[in-house]
Amino acid sequence: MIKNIQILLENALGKLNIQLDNTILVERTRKIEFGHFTTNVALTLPKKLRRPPIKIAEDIVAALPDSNEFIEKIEIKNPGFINFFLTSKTLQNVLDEIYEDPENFGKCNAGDGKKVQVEFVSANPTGPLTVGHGRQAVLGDCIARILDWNSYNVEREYYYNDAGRQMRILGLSTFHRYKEILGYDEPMNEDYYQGQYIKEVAQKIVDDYGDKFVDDPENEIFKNSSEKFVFNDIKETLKRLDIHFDNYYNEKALYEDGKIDDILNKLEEIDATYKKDGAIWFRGTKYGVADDRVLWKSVVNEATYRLPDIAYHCTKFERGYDKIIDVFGADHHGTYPDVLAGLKALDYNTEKIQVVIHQFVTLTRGGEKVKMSTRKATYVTLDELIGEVGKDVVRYFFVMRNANSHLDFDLELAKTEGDENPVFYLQYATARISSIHRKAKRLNIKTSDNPDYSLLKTKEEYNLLYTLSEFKEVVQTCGKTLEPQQITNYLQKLASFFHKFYTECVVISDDSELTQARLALAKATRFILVNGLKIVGVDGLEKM
RNA sequence: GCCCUGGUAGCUCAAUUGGAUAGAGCACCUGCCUUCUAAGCAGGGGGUUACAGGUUCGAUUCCUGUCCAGGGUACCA
Repeated sequence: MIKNIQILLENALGKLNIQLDNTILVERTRKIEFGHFTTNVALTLPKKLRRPPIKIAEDIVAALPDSNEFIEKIEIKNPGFINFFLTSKTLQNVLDEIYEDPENFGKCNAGDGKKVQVEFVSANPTGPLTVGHGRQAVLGDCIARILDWNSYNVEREYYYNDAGRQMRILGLSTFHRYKEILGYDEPMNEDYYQGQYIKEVAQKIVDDYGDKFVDDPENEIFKNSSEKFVFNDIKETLKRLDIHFDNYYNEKALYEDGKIDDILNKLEEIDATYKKDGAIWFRGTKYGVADDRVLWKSVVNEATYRLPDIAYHCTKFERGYDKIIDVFGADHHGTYPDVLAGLKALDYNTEKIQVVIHQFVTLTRGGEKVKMSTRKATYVTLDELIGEVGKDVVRYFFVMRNANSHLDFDLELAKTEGDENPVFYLQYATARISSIHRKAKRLNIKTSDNPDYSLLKTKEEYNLLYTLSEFKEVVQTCGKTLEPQQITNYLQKLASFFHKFYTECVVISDDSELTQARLALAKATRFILVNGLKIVGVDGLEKM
């Protein structure tokens, strides 16, 4: 529809011999008094034409065709908006469109099958996922789903490193518990991980091998069994949230196939590095970041995290993605400019990379802040959270807000299955619609193949129809902005219009023609609600 | 110090990315169930969009400065 109006306006402007620099902006109005669609073209032209915007708007409207199959009327409003009101027929048409392929209504081909990779979570396997990881997990997965709906060819990737200092401490932590279980009085180290899972892993080793490794703290078994246990745990948690990855990329692979050396050599060749104090530095300042940074340490013979990160991103380019999306927590915002600078130095097109940064989650329990630390085991795990409030609420809450805002997650509030919960509002709408159709079935009302949609003409029905047609636009916009909260906002609006319709318009009545039309409208609404919920990863309900 | 994010109703947040009278939910009042689920609907109160300037037809949105909050600023990741 937006396209149609744009074309009309283009023709009108052509008639008036007005040249435009950019495309004409046509958008939905905020208020129904202003019509269904509006344009501000006239407001952008006064300087150029040296005429007041109202006059320009009048000229444009005069140049538009007198009658049109989909526009009922056109109004000009101060200071120069041109507002379009659609005909009832146009509004009602959305139902035919939906029923062509209800489950896929809303999908668009903006992505055109292009390969896109979304990297998210990427937590090293040192402990169970926390609530903070949860936000990233759900955000990343929703972004991937949105891109799916925009016809991108999406791959979800998890990047991890099981070789660093943290993993070594994990092994030692398990060893510590191992000895404790065997009756040794071991002093606790501040750095050790203290979660319950460490004890479980240690117990398992005692069960299987007894005291075989009691003098061998560096034995691989401690690190490896901990890692295996933790990774399984992480995958289980993600599964509970309906999150699945296509690839798990281990940093180790970058060393094994020589990628790290390769990149370091290339950077040296193009003089993007220099030696100082025995270390190898990257000339960040030459490539637009504030400081030069160390790539290769002198005190220990190993790389800093920057080098593998750059190498890892090189593989993303080599793997041929058209679009690369990195989802990070706010604690990483300082590191990615270095990576981008490195890639730029290597002549990669960094515009393919889109970085989504989300702010932290603060967890409160009855108004009091819960401190979160993986090491101290004072956190609430994501798993516990899912257990308390369920998958649907967790997923919805994590994306209903802009990623840039801090998220206050009040456990007490989320636990209460009460009115304050927007998830129930949506699910209630889906359950109500199912209920109507159950009743229709009970009364042996056969659904017609060809209901007369022109009977849908109350205010509530128009609002619902108009909002249904918006879904496609929302999905498409989200594909660009990568902001899932636009979907949740839309769904709240749609559900609200449905509840109003439900209250004002009795669906099943003596008027069988009207009943057919309204049944079709209700069913179409349910399809869109469910489609939108699918993107968020929440289930619609038959009954509540 | 410097660099990111935020600051919107009592609370938690929106605002079609520069549009028209800034909207929801919760909380607080008032109505609506003999009828498809009242976990709903209708109505009411509540705002100098942190503050001060600027840009323009038009600013919560963009620019500058100030204040407040969170995060970053390692040869940790």
